[in-house]
Amino acid sequence: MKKPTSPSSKSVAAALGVSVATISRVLTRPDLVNEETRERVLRGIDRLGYRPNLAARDLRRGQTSTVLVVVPVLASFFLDILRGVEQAADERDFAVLMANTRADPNREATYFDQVASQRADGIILLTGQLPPGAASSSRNLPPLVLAAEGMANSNIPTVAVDHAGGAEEAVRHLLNLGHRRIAHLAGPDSVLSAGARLSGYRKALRAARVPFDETLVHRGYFTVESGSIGMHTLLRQHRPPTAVLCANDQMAIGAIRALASVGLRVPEDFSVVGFDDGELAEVYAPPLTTVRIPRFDVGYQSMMMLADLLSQKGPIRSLTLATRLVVRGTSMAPQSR
Amino acid sequence: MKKPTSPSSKSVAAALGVSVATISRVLTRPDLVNEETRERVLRGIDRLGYRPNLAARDLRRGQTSTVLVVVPVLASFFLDILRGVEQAADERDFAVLMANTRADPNREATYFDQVASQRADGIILLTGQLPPGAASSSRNLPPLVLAAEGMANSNIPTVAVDHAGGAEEAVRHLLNLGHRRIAHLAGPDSVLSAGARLSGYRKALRAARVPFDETLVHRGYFTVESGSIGMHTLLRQHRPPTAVLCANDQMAIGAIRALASVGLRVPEDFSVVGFDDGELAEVYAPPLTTVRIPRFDVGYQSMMMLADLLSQKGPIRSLTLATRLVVRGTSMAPQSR
DNA sequence: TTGAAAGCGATACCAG
DNA sequence: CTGGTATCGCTTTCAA
Repeated sequence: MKKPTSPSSKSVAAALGVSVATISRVLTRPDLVNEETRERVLRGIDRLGYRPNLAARDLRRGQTSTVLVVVPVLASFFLDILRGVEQAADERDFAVLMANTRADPNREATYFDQVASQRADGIILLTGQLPPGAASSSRNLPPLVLAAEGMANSNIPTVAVDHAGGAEEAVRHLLNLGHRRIAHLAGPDSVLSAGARLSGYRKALRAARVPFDETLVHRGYFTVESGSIGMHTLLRQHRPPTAVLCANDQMAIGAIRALASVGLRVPEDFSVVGFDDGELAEVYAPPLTTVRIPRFDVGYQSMMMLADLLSQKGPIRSLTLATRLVVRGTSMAPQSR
Repeated sequence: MKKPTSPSSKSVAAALGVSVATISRVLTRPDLVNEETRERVLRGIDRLGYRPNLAARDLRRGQTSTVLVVVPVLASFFLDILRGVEQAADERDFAVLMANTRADPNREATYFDQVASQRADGIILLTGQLPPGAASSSRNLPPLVLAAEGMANSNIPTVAVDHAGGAEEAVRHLLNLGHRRIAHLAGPDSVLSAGARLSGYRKALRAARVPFDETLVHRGYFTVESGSIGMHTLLRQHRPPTAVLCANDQMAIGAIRALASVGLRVPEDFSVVGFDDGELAEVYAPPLTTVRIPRFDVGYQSMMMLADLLSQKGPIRSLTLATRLVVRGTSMAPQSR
């Protein structure tokens, strides 16, 4: 159980009667090496169990082939994104370092240092937030891709999601079903995507000439509990709504629980639409009507974009991925009671 | 937006009129440096934005302060474990590399190489499976901690979970409620913990003198669908059970859906107990009675154990974490029909 | 308490 | 096509 210290290129070279340069070339530029020599070296490497020391390689090359993925919290929303990142990283031969800021800007700053320290070549930022200092001296940020959660007027390469469009489609769905009093349980003000969803909600109402009623909008924190609280508030209204668009699936579930607790059935008495189409959505009882976010793709594309950025392959074009409404069992036409 | 190449210790040293050795000492052994010099250097470092090059440090020290966490799939079960790992890593100043084998043993082998290549110092293995070659030449494994999912007769340091005990408690709970025909939707044969849960199930029955009936046990794959299929099979029995223990929460949800599809209510007509107490359990409708696995602790303790292992702090003691039955809304006494 | 210098293990340039 | 060697940036002896 002791660390199997791999031999160095030097010892392998000695054992095979070649120079270290040849060893290195066989591994990195095989075309430059005579076929016979190459075979022999390859066999020797295999026999001796040689593995190049990546710390040395990184030092010499000035790069690490490692990226840092920074999430605000390790919530299930990020899981599929991580899967996408991981897959792309694998394809492009990058390793993936995980960082969790727990919403602490200081920790965020520490992670940015990791690039200056050559622990990683670049960052995929899922927090939608730069560390305190970074925003001002915006001219020397590390290679960076924003994913899922963008940032207002920055020209940082971004893999965005059309949150507004998704919300709009969801509200249109409810309108088409015949709902007119449609509420919105929004996400926190500080989160850009929450704002985008809210504006999509408003846009759909406007297009349908349904006046915006601000008493029908309540802020929450993406949690089941806040969804529940928000719903209770909505129900205390003089003229309560008949449907609600929630900022994510958790809040939708909270809303459904609140409705159930006062004896209202979903969807018969009240329609609820979530956002994300996370793991719970499909299996929940009743299964959630929700807006699907292509989470895997967000991760995959972000990693690809960062890899391109690092290899300087021409200009990077930010992109916005579409969402899609998935109609399941929590929405239907309002029943006249 | 260009990579902010941090100055090297050499240039900082030059700028401050000290040697590189002093820079290094200030950062790693501050007690060896004159207070005045230290202050001055610290200020200089701050002013110049110096960050030590970790690739160089790793090379020199022969270690990376990085660990590799290997999961079989990026499923939500592993999220809290990762959180625990991440937290402990943070406390012990380790970085965390993520690896996802997608159940492919070849990929597993590649990850083991990462240690020989000095990309990481050790591995936290959550797959319960060594790569093909490693098992035989067991004498030179990398520093390794098994977490959550152990391995038969290995003496590799392990943070285990008392799966059997949890299953036993769950079945005892059902027995106490008055159930006698209790089924088990088990996990795949190949997974050790699935076997442990099965044996806990049998043990509880034996203790209660309820004969074991193998037609009441069905294998699944930890998925909602397999839980559903298993439940349907059980219901086709001559004398169907009145309760079931499932190998995880997903299967429990599958079972509940199957029951609902044939008009049986949970818990009135049928009791269902899950395993894991994952994100879904508490918010599901009805909320799941399930066996809680201390996932965060599993991750936290594994990382701590690995850190101890790497720093050679005496002998490492494997440990087993307890589970706890959480009774919610899917279990009750059988109703005589 | 500080500085000079060796060396970690690769890569890549320059000769041959 | 191959070998010799400078070099990446740090840590750590050894001497002063």
